[in-house]
Amino acid sequence: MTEDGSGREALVPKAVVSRLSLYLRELQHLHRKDQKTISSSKLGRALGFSAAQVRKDFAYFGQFGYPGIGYRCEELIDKIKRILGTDKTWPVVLVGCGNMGQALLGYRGFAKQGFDVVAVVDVDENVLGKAFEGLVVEHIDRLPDIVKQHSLQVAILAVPANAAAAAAEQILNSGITGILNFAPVTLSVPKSVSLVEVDLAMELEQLAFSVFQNKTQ
Amino acid sequence: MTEDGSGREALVPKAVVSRLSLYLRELQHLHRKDQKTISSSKLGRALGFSAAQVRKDFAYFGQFGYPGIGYRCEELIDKIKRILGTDKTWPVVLVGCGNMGQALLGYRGFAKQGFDVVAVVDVDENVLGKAFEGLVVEHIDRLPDIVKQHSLQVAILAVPANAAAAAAEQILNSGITGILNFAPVTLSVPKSVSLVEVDLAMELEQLAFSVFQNKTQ
DNA sequence: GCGTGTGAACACATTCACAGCA
DNA sequence: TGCTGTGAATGTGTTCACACGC
Repeated sequence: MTEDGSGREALVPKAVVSRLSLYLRELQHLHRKDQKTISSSKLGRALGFSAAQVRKDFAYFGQFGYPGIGYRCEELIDKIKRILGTDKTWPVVLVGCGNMGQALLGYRGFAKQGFDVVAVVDVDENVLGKAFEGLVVEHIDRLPDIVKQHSLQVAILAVPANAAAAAAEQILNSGITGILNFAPVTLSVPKSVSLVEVDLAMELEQLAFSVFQNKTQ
Repeated sequence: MTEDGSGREALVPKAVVSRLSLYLRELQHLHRKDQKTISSSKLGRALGFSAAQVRKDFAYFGQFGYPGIGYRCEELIDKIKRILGTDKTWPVVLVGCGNMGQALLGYRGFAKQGFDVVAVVDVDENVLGKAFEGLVVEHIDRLPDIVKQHSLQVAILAVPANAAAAAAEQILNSGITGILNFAPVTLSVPKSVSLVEVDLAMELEQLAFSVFQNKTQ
C-alpha cells in the first residue's frame, strides 16, 4: 500500500476498487487451476479490460509485477486481499430474516470471501427465537449488545422497504460503520458510515434498458 | 427520446442509466406521498447528486422540466419508465431454484417494477416438478420451448458457481438476449447479449474496503 | 424570484506508446 | 523477446455559470 507521506492513504478511484474484486475473483479461479503467473493482457482479456487498465490499477498500490513474466497469482491474491481488507475474516450481522435474509444466510459465497455472519436480528414474531443455519434470530433491540460482543463493523440490511428506515436508524445507533443495503430505499447515513446499495429491481431495469437499446442497435 | 437523425439512439452513458433507476425509485416514493413536482436541487439532495447532474441527466432525453416549477413527478416517472423500457411488463425466466433462486421468487419487488417471473428451470432432481410461488420447476432442457412460448428476452441466472458456465451456455442457445447473473463467475457472452452481474460477496468486499479506508481517514 | 437547459471549463478515468528490466 | 510501469494524450463524465422562460 502506498502512503503519500502525509499519513493518509492516497485515495483510490471507486472504479479501481470494484475492478480489484473482479481481479481477485479471476485470480482465485486461476489459482485453483494451478496457474502460477498471469500477464496483464491475459487477465484483462478474461475480464474485458485493456492490458493497460490492469497494469494502471495495480500501479495505484505499488509494484506487483515482474517484467517479462507477469504477476504471480498467489502473491497478487494476497496483496489484493490486504488492500480490500479481506485478508482477515469480517464478522457481520444480518438484519432481517425474511425471504432475502434467509437466502443470504444460506449463501456459502460470503464465507469463502472472508465474511462470517455471526448474528441475525429481526422484529417479526414469526422468526424470533427460531434458528436458521445454526443462528438463533434475536430481537433487533439487542443490536448494540451484539455489536459490542463481536466487535462488529458491518451489517447486512435485508428487510422490506417499509421497515428499512427504522432498521437503519437502529443500526446506526448500534455503532455499526458499514451497511450493505438490500432494501429498495435510499438511506441517508452520516459520512462516517459506509453504504453499499444493492437493489435487485434496479439491476433488472439496467438489464432491460441494455437489451432494449441493443435491439434498436 | 432523442434521435440524432442517423436513425440510431444517441448513446447514453452507463452512469446516467443507473442514476435513472435511482431517480425513478425516489420519484415513485414522492408520488406515493402525493408530491406533484420536484426541483432538480431537491431531487439531487435526496440522492446525493448535484442539481446540475440531475438536469444534465434528464437533458439526454429531451426537455422534461418546467422553468420556475421543476419536474412533474408523475410525468417524469412515465418518461423514465419509457426510457428504461419498463413501461411494459417484462416476462423473465429464473434459472436455478436453490437458495438464491427461491428468495428471488419470493421477492415482491420485481413485480412492482414491471418484471414477471413466468417460468423456473433447474437441473436438480430435488426441486424438479415442485412448485414455488405457484410455478412448477421445469428441466433446463425445456428452455428453448419456454423462451419461444413466452417470447422471453431476459433470464435471471441464480445457480452455484460451478454450474454457471453450463447454464449460461444453455441460456444463450435458447435465444435469450439478456442475463442477470448472480453466480460469482465471469461469463463470456456475445456482444449482442446484455449482461448485468451481481456478486454479493464482491459488494461486501467493496463495503469492507470503504469501512477500512474511512477508519484510517 | 425561482428553476430549467446548456455551452464552456474542469476533473477524472482510460488508452497510448515507450523506456527499462528479466 | 516478453512484459511491466508510467508520463503524455485522449476520452468521458461532472460541475460551473448564465441565458432564458415561468
